[in-house]
Amino acid sequence: MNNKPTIHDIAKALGINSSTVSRALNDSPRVTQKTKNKILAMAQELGYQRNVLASNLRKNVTHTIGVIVPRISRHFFSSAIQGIEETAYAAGYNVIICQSLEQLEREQSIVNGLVEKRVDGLLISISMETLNYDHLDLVAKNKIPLVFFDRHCNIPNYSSVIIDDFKGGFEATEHLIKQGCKHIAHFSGPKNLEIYKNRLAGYKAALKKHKLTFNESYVITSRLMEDDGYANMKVLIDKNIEIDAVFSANDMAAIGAIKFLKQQKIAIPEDIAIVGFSNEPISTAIEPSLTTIDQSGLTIGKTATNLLLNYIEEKSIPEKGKTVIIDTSLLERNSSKKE
Amino acid sequence: MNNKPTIHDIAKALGINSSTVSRALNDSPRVTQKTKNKILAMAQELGYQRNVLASNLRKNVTHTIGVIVPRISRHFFSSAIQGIEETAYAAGYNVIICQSLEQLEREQSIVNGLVEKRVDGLLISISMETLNYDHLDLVAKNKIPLVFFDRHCNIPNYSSVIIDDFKGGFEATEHLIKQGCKHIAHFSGPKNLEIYKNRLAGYKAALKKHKLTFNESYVITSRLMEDDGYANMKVLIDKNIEIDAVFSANDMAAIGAIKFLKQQKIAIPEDIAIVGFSNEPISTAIEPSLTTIDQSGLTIGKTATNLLLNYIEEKSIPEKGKTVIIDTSLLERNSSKKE
DNA sequence: CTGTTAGCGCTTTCAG
DNA sequence: CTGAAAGCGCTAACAG
Repeated sequence: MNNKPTIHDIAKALGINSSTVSRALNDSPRVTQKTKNKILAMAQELGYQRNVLASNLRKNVTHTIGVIVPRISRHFFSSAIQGIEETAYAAGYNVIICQSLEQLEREQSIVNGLVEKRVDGLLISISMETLNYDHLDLVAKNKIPLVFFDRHCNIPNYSSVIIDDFKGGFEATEHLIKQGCKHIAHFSGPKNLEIYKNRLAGYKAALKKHKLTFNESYVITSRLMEDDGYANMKVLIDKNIEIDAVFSANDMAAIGAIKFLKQQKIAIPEDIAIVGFSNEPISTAIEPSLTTIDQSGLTIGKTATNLLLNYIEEKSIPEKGKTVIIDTSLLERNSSKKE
Repeated sequence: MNNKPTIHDIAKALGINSSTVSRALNDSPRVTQKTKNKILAMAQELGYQRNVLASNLRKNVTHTIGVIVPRISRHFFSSAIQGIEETAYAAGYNVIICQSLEQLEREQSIVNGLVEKRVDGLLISISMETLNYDHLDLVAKNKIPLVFFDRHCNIPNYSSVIIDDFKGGFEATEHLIKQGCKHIAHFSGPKNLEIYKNRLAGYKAALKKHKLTFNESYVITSRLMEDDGYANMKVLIDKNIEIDAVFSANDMAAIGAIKFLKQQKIAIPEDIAIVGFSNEPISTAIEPSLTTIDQSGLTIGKTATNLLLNYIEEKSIPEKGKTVIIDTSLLERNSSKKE
């Protein structure tokens, strides 16, 4: 009994036609309840299981959405994926997860593979290397709905779900200013990513509002890994640059900075306050000097998936992309000089 | 041009038969290089893309493996998933991720769905509620290879990949003893999970070896969420139970405990040392009192996937399950009274 | 309400 | 080396 029973087997066993069986199993109103019952009973008896592959081929759908993130284990992304999975599951969709590992080439090959697999939709947070969007043409050509989340790109006709990075950067910086900080460094990320541009813009705007001069040498751009944060902090200290706070554009770099300061016995936040644009509740639980935007990953994931599912089920890709900006109430936990 | 080109289109355009096209696209040796070239060129020209759905149906494979974890955003699982994805991707497989959210019912329905989707293999870390394994019969009946990772269960004929929990528990406890701790509490997890039984056994063995009496009231069993750790710690303190250390069976509960102690201004590790069985490098970066087993998630994920791929590609599910125990060198970072 | 028929797009015998 | 034909298991017209 290697061969799984098919609808034909159950049809034959009942002396009826397989299309009736198909209809019954899909709970079509065009079958008597009586025959439905018979069919269901027989299906049960034979241990029948629908072959989703065949069904999908016929219907030309997969009930699967592809997700591409730079790296699954980054907390922001794993919580986004959690939100995606929950929303997708509730709607009867599965989720295929792929990671670009920040490599454009890998991202391209993944997109290609997912299109071949005929995913019903695509959710992408682009890699740091992605400056070229040719691989997305394939997606458009195949009319596969696509929604960017978090790391979007500034091209029209695509939808994105992001948090309000400008406001976040503004509030984080203003928060430090209100604590009395006057010399605030900023760790920024690659400029091809809108999110980092916007966080930087928010930082600048806050300085301006509070009449603090913007100092070019206070902004250090890196890939924002933990080691980068450590190195950035070291540079500032070694060069004796006078700072009393750092606004880091992500959590990893903030953690690196904290690590360095702890080693140097520099007090946080008394000597130098740190705010990391972050979504790492565990870290903040044990180190309150880290700022988190709690739940932002989850919320972005859910929102992006809902938007995507709309496109998929309406079968209408909107002419113009839509950008959903999630106004997260920032600074749930604060780095504070007064604490 | 809504309809994607098929092999028939490219056959027709070339005046040849579609089976030749199929062979050429699969790089069969039974086609001339010359015709292959012609076919490849035409495929390119028409923008042909293989319909993997159809191919899979025909070949009765999916090149997809299903992964079930309790919760994606838990760092241990997200790093395991990262390892799974990397290994699977390298072998040409995709990964469908599902979360049980610790609910048996959900786990059952997910297993069912993945079997219907005809995944080629299954990687499962069971939920805390899973005391009943009937839903796995379906997997066996369909001859779908299955490998448990981390949270396995004690039933024969299934393979598992785990870390050496007994040794880990032993070493963590012994480490505390060597620091001079004599009253070590243990936060344990649900007893249906082997991992928690084994960590507890390791704890007991270490006490025994060092001639410390095992005290039943030092062991607190919970679901090991952050709040549980907080509450457990509070109970110990409120009841004035004399302890100088805690070995927590996971990181979350350890973090909750640390949080409580910090609020109470109880010094870590001077007053109470904490070791959490953990895989959360970010937390340990900023709080060295937490112990981590770094990379264990990644390693388990990769190892489990390799084992599963073996089963899939050999098409042979071994008669008897195999348990791979990863001997992680523990205690990369330590909680130490001397530090 | 049920049956007949024709595919979805691909792979794979079996012939030639 | 290439072609013809059958069919993976299911669904969806179209009849009746």
